[in-house]
Amino acid sequence: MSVTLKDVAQAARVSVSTASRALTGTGLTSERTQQRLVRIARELGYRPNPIARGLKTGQSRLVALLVHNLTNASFQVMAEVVQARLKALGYQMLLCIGGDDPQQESDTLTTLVDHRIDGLIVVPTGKNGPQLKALSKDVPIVCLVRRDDATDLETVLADDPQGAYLGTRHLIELGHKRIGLIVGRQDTTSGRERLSGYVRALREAGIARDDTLIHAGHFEPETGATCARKLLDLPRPPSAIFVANHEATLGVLRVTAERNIVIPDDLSLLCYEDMPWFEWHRPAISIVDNGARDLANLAVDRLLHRMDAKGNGNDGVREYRVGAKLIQRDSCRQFDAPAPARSGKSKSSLSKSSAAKSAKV
Amino acid sequence: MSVTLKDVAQAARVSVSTASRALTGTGLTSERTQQRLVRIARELGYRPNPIARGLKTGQSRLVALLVHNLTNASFQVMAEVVQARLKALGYQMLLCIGGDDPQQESDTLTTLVDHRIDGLIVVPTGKNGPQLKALSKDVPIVCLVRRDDATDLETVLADDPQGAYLGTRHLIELGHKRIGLIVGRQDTTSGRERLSGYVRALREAGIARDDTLIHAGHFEPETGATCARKLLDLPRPPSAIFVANHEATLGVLRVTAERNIVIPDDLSLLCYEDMPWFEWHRPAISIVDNGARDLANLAVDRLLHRMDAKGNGNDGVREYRVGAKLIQRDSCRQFDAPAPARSGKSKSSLSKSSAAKSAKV
DNA sequence: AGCGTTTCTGCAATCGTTTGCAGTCTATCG
DNA sequence: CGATAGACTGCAAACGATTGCAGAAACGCT
Repeated sequence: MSVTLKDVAQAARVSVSTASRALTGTGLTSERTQQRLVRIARELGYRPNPIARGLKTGQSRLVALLVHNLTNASFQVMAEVVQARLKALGYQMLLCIGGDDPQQESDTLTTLVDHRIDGLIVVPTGKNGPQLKALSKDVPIVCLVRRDDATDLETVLADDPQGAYLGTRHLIELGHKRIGLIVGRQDTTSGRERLSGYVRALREAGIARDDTLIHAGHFEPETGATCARKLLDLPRPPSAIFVANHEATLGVLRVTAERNIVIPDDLSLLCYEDMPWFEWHRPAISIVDNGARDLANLAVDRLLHRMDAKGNGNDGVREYRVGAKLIQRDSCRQFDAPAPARSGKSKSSLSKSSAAKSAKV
Repeated sequence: MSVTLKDVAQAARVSVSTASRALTGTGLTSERTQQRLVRIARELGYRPNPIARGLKTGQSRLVALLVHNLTNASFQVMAEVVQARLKALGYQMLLCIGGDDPQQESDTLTTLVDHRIDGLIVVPTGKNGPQLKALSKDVPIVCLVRRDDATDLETVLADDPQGAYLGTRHLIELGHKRIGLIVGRQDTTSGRERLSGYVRALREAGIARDDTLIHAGHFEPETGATCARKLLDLPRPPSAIFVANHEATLGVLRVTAERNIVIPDDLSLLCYEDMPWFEWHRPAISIVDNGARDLANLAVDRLLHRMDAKGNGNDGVREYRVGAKLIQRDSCRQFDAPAPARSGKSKSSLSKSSAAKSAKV
């Protein structure tokens, strides 16, 4: 069907081996035949068959990225970054969706190595450590965002302890003392680390930890709603909520909307990880930015390094951290009195403060 | 490195050909040896090498989905649907991001056919018709969401004329007479068709078309902002805006927020295509749903059909339409008086109407 | 027993590349 | 002018599977 190396060789009246060497630029060809072959190949529209090449070389020029889903904005930008970087290097990205489900992850992983991918960036569920470890002998692997504790794979992580600390401190500085935390499952790296950052900020500020204010749960909007209700139903509800479980945000917003709770007047809200619409939401939602773009770039860097190094790429470093930063918008407010005056005035004060804060951070 | 067919054959003391036939189930093997080989293969952990198989059979078990980006919620659900369907059939999805850029699209396409993908679902830019047409000789292709006019490829489209008609009529029924339209580029199928649906609804209602109310532009938030400003700066601004350009929505919201325009009191807003947060936004945003999930499913159906039919899968049908439907939430409001009373009362009327409408549709 | 079927198995070619090895050619030097 | 190194080139064997063809085994039948 398509033009093969043999066709090119015949047209140029040389052997396939010469043609191969000339076109791949593997040294030993005379300048003249080399150029001639390149020209002929172009004329004939020759495109090397990656399958055949892959069979011989064991490489596929395919790099896989395995994420949980695509609704998460962080994964979106990661996918786009990874795709762009890889394409520039002549690789195709194989984007896979694992749904944070160990079984699916496991299936996908085997399919991927079957297909002889050249590298893998994975956001692990954390339940397939042994498999990942085994596969890492055959193909360079870099973990992203989460660590799989059962492996010693190179891992690129957000600095979640710092991010959670930053966010919590921000709320404390605004005068909040009762700060609700909605955080991810405690069997994930990020879940544990964000909790620890929160706790540390509290401790530093001399605020006693109150476990009724802390809720950990699955990465789903429903979780956010459930946790938010529990928090708001407390005898002494928090004056601020830190949603450190990205997927839970929508659920929290639904509950506050249902109950006509005005943000930030009645409740300050701080979220972890950005979403495109946070900026346009009214009030615009303040966040702790986990640096998705940087994370993806670093992961690609590390992967490429390992791929080059062919096995002996152990630099000793096992874990890379990408700093988080606070982006202030309009959903957090100074907490002064035990209960703010509930009146028409609050609205104007909101717009004032929002105008002041909406400057780029 | 890994177990090959040869290893299995040796272990079973048969030839590779017998092993191959037994494991692929290509008939001609005795029941006994067949079962024996299957058992041995499992014991040895044999996994067929898709690369080698692909070289011989010309198939890769890879199906590509080429979309513009991943920020668009419709593309997200399409990707997830396609992935799920294909995986169930033993295919791997190759998800590619083309950025609605003809050059990138073209590059990606050639890489994909190089990799001998078994099928392709593509949201075409519309600028690479000839190439697509040429490739369709080698690999089954189905176009999604947009048509490439330079081809006669099988295409799965949303029923945009109907959707736009539905949305516009809804606004008209609410009493709106001046309805702004922000729509996509007119060199895309959806752009043209949505405009036509809008025009038809107007005509049916006996409302004269006013071109100052119609703005077409690129698929970017910035476009939305620009167009919204133009509309609102009109001597007689519209009482409703129909944002039929999905990507423009955020821009429109920014402008209304900037100008303290209260939706739906001061302005009714209707958007095309859903986003996960539309439902949680205050007010929840009414939409015309393009049926992304159905579109994706249909596209997969058609592709599989073509892949089975091996070339002669021309059923005559070239175009499939998936119906749109209106989902009413809280961003559209009855328009009665020329100008509604602008006072504190408007707020309470908002919460009333929103409460009434927020029932599931 | 001999023969023709039928059923199963193995040989070997093939897919399109890459690559070790050996052979050919040119040029350079003694 | 002949030897020899050096630079190219071609042959052929891989890579791991599939598959047409022919041979072998088993079986039933007369």
